Amino acid sequence: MKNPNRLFKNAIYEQFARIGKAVSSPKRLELLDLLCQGPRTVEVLSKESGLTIANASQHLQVLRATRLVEAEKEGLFVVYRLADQTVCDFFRTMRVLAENRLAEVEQIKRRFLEGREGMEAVDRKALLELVRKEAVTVLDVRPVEEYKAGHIPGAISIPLKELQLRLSDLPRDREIVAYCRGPYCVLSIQAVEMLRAKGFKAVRIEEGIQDFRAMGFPIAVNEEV
Amino acid sequence: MKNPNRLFKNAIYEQFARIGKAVSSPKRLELLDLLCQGPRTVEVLSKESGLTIANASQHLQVLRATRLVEAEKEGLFVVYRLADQTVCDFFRTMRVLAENRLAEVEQIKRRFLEGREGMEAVDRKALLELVRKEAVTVLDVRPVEEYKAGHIPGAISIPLKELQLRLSDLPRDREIVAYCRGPYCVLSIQAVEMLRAKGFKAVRIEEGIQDFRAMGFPIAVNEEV
DNA sequence: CAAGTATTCAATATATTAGTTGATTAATTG
DNA sequence: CAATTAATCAACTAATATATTGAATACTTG
Repeated sequence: MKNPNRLFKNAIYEQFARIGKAVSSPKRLELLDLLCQGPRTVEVLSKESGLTIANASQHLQVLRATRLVEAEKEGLFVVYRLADQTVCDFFRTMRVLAENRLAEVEQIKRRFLEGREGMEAVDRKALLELVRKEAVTVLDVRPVEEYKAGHIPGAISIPLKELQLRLSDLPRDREIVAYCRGPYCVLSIQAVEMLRAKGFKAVRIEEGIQDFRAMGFPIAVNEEV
Repeated sequence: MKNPNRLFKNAIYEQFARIGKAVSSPKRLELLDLLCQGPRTVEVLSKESGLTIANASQHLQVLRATRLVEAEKEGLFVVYRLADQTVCDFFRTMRVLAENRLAEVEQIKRRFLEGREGMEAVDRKALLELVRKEAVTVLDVRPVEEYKAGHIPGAISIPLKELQLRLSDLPRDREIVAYCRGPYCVLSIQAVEMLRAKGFKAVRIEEGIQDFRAMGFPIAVNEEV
């Protein structure tokens, strides 16, 4: 076909498809999701996503070729970061679309939470309001660097790994609301399980920091608690 | 790896990737874009996208398996439509991301418009304001069915194919603003070329009906002009 | 109910992608 | 400047995706 209109359309949709191809692999989506939390080295990304280093590197290069992420060599490490906040927003849009259109997502989540009673965040709206008003103790269980990069104002930072040792930093009389990276991050689930086992009043909130940001919550940066 | 957290994440990201895979093929994106304009039969879609019927059917089935589109048999025809307005919004988000991140999109557009002077919509904001106020003659050059499905209030419907025969319906003293399906639809380009050749004062606006909708323009439905 | 039409299915060839392994490059440090 | 470490590259296999063709199915109409 030599029609110039057709050639034009082919060329344009091919470009759009580059974005689609970049986000058509589960592993690349997981990498993108991680990068939404902040910059990371290849090594860290590979560990967190369960990929070999070489494989993670290759996936990251695919993302880079689509200009969704950028890489910079810092000493011995190469640090990858999102090219743009809109990339994170796009990922979230895609996630929401998948949640709305694919019943399987809800199923998988339900099956995973089976037997972990009360892990589904109930009365979400009211809870979010309490969080916003700082009327509950908000607990950020992500690694400290992520907390520093952005967190809910007033939230206490206790990474899941340190939680066992720092239980005395938490109130026994007040409700604790734990959050982590988002609905499919399991850190807050494990935190709440542990806290409840130790007699705390704890609930989990599904939203991650990017969700709070998107909902217009104020986000605090860098101050350590 | 038997870790249940890993299995959960794998399962979740695999679902997200289904959406990505669905939009990783240029042809499927073109089909989606067409379906954003309204429901279509397989035959029409295949013709408009330059695919063979069988191939179009297969692509549509992929989109259907991801629940992005729905199909319904109507008599001898199968009519496909978007499952949801949010699918169109998602496509637009993706398009904007591609435009922002991939310089190639702008390049391709520029190359295509080379030699067709004045086809780039200038002073867009002011022009859009005139369109909103109905202070110019707005011309919708898409097929009538699409016009009926939704158009700018006050716009005149003259499909490109009939334009030559219906020039007398258009004012010679007033500026004509033509629009079609969106920035990568060439109908309005061809319309403006023809109108200018015939001595009309015509300009093109890149936005398509979905873009107008997203910008909060009122959209008129079904009334024929 | 036979003929015609629209769509889907099945089989195939070709091209693309994902993951693995081992070698290579680039920066750092003793 | 040799050893170490992080990341990438290159080569390969296995798995998937795309487009084409011709046959099969499903609905309509005379």
